[in-house]
Amino acid sequence: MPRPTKKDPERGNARTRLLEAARDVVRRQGYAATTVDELCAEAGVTKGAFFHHFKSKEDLGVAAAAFWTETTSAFFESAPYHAPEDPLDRVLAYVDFRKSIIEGDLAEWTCLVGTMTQEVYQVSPAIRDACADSILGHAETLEPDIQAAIDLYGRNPDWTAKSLARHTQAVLQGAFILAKAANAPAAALESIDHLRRYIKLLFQPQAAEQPSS
Amino acid sequence: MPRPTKKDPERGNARTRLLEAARDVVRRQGYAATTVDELCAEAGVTKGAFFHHFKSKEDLGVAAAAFWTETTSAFFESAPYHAPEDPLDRVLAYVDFRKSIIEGDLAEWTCLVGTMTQEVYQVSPAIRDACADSILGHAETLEPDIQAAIDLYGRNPDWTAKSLARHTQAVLQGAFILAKAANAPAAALESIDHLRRYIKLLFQPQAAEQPSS
DNA sequence: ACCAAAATACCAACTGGTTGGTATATAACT
DNA sequence: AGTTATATACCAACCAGTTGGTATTTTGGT
Repeated sequence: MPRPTKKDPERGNARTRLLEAARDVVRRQGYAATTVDELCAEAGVTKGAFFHHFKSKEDLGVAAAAFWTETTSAFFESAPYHAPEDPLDRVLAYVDFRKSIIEGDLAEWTCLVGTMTQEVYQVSPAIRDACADSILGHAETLEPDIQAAIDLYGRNPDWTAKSLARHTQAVLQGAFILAKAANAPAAALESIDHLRRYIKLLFQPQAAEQPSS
Repeated sequence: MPRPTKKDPERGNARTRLLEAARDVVRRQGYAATTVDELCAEAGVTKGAFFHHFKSKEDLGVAAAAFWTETTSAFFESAPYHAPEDPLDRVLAYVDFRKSIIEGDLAEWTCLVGTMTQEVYQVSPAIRDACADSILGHAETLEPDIQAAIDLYGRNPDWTAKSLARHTQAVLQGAFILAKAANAPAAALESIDHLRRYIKLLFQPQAAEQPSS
């Protein structure tokens, strides 16, 4: 599918540049507020190229979510948090890693698919499902380590690895919203600290039996 | 400000109906995707009335966030979760209450200002600040109970009442996103369960000293 | 290896409908 | 009478999508 042009081979093909433009502009402005013309201008292509590669704006939305899934998957797979031997340490290292990538402009470290979900969940099921795949698929990558920690620490919790994995994503998404509202990255960092503390408490050496209250 | 018309006195004034329309339609479609005409149609008024009460669409956005703050403040103030004598029980009752109001259509129990924040945080500082006031202001209502619990249980935590209060809101906002993505309220409920478990663990009778890891 | 044909990638100009906002008129309340 | 509230008609800018075309690359036959 990629086809670098002879004239300007290093700038990548139009489709990819449009997807990158969507990633950047939509994170800043949201999906609905972003026009096709804006994306074309940002990508340096014309409308003809846009509608050659995507049959509609919605189609681009789906493709942008899929592109996000691909690029972030690769990014997290090659991240250093998988190194620790103890599975709990890997989970905590994941949380630390998520904290460490929070720097610079808000739109650079917030989540494209989380943003789009809120806008289109009822208006475009296709985009919504692509966003869900991205978020829930990423959550699934955490499940093995969480389950391994449960097994290693001999716990029998009233929650599942899947639900905790998804909860980490909920906290991250919520942290992003608070950071945007407060216009301060610190708001996100504090919530992620609470998430880290929660995970440690769950595997705490002498966790008391859950009282009934 | 309210002025019920003689012909149709029970239907409320146009301004309020427009704010209610904004609350309902924006939660479904988002702010940018919602047109002024749509809001007028939903509220049963004409554009003339709209631009009489709001000098622009952005002005309506700010007013809608303020309206949300007013109505939700009243709603939570009169909610039953303030009853328990133990402050920790009040905090947990708040979490339970947030769970209990999750039923029916997604757009009916998700957060208007959380949705708007994501869309406008960089594009409309006025709306963003109104949303921040709403979210952070609501978080502040939880601080006294959290602080009272800290004092009552004689804790000396490495987190503040304010940060935990804000974290509850982050979890709720994130839970909404996951519910929208998965198109299932259960996704939200599970995250709120984790939040409840976290708060209980924080005040657990024999919480071990934080290890250094 | 070469060349025509087909397919792909891209472009510029255009279109019909929609957008937020305005001008001006009318109705209702004080 | 004067102010506030609502209505109607309208506009210029903008929107997603289309049209009809050119450039580039891939193909398959020789």
